[in-house]
Amino acid sequence: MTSQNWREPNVAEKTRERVLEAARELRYTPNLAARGLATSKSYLLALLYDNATPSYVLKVQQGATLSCQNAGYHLIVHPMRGSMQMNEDDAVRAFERLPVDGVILTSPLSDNPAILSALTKLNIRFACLGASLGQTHHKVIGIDNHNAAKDMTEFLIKSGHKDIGFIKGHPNHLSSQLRFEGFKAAMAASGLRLNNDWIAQGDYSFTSGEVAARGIFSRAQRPTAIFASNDDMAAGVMAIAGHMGISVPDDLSIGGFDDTLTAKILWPRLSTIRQPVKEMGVLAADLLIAPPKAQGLGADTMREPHAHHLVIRESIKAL
Amino acid sequence: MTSQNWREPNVAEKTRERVLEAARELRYTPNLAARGLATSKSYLLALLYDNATPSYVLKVQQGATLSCQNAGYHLIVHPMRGSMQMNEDDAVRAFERLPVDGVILTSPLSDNPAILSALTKLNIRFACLGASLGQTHHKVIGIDNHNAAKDMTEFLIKSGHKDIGFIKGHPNHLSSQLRFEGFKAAMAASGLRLNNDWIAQGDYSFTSGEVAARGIFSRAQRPTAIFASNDDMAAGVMAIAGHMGISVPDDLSIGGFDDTLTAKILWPRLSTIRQPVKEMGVLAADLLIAPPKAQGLGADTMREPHAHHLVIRESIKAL
DNA sequence: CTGAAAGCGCTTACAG
DNA sequence: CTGAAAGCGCTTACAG
Repeated sequence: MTSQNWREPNVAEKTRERVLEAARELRYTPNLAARGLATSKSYLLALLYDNATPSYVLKVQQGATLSCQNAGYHLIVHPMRGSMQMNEDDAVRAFERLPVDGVILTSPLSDNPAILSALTKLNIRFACLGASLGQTHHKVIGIDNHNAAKDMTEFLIKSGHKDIGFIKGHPNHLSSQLRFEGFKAAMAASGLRLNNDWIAQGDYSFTSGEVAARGIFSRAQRPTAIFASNDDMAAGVMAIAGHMGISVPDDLSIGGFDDTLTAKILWPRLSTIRQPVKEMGVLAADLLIAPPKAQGLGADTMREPHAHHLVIRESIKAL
Repeated sequence: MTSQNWREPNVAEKTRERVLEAARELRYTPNLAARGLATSKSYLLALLYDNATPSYVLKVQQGATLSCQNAGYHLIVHPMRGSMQMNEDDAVRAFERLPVDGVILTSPLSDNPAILSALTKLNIRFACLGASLGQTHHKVIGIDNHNAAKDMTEFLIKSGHKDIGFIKGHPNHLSSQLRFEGFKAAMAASGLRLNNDWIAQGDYSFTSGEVAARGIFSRAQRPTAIFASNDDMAAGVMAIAGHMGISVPDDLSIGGFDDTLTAKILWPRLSTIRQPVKEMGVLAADLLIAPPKAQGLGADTMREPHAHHLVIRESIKAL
């Protein structure tokens, strides 16, 4: 029952039906190991992640497993720790026993040169989810972080905010840089000046959002809105605001990024940027499952960013 | 390089070292497919889940992959949809192509008879995470839900609350029943009466917590505390409270269950019950990886529940 | 104790 | 076009 014979046109429909019926009754299941040994494929993909937001990882998983199921693949998960400090040798050691046909990398792994070159050296194909500077030689699947951050900032400005703070994401994530650039671009386009008192460095964690908020709230003046580079940090800002009796959104509007579960569970609910994460997972798996030749070089450059959506909820108030 | 020869004692230490060194230099990696074909094992475990809280799933994953890595196994993930409506045949169809040596089930899959008997029929070993009535014939890994709910209720009572509402979890989850029983036991032990106006049916979702809270808040009298059977529903209660201007914890104390990410991100932060989920994932994978004979029948009955912890944060205030 | 051979269940190149 | 044979890289039972 090879894959070619499967759709063999010269077999009468009835015969095919009877064979399939028999296979079903006997509960025939092709042995993956044997097939793998013969074809030198594993029919396995891996999802690598490190320190990512749970709901984000699960959505990628959801999407990737959908593609896998359609193609007779399975998805193995490989949480990492300390990938930031890994050099290429460490990464090679971590991956050399991964019996997979390809791996899906989520940010910040997808921005990590040591990891990318280790995979290349091991001849393991990969697909990257996250942010792209546009000049990379490998495909990156994701939204246009710059424009998305610009959209959120423009919305704040349109709502009458002029004094807007910003909390940057993890310095090693490409997306941090792009989101900050998008923020600055929108501010500049509206002729608004950045106030460095209101710009803080975070690392995408809830706690770093709290620390950043404490810093910003300790200045002489307070902004009327804060745009945090992701939902977790925005949640940190809301926690500190709650602690200090600063009412959201009456005294302070807050914008987040990612539309994770957090955004819906907070009160007031968070205005944020939604990424089609599940769809990105689907695409990543599809690219890895498709035979390499099927992916012309053109595919790299032609890949359009996924669309993002500005989701407005109660955390932002017009002045 | 069989596993027996590996620790062969009659090989000089130096020789062993040189061989291992050579293997390392040549980057020898045993071929999983070939080994699997020869041993008729797959060295793969699967994690099945349906509609579970992301941070919970990820913690199980974290624990299970730890065990897998130690044993040369890998973990494949298998999100399910509509498992509640599946009969045994549906489940057999869903699992017959799972090329694994065992599966880890999380609640509610672990309470689902159709799924358990499908796995038994397919001769796939499984380990269940979740709640146990004590009378089941298969192992269940988890905390003592009854006692944990009792602990939370007792804490509320000790804090001076007498008017306590309760939001039940999904009716099909065993844990819902046990948590409600624990609540009732603690109330009865303190001579407090249940007020049915303050007892609502939920389904463990954020939205069901909101609906339940609206119902409870629409009664003539309002309780001074609400114990929701999980954190997501507690978050729903907080959202509605925020919406209606009911201040937490000044006007209303709230207790949750699970200590998911949600509990730490809300403001005020949620008092809740922590389960050692990662450790439960470790144990589940260990049980499946260990050879079946190594698990004497006694292991079933002797398995002690994991310890839970009452985590007190700002959402509960003493009267 | 050691080493060569058979076999796991597939796919594929090849002889008929 | 069809069917038997070889081979994928391991493990294990067996002959030497």
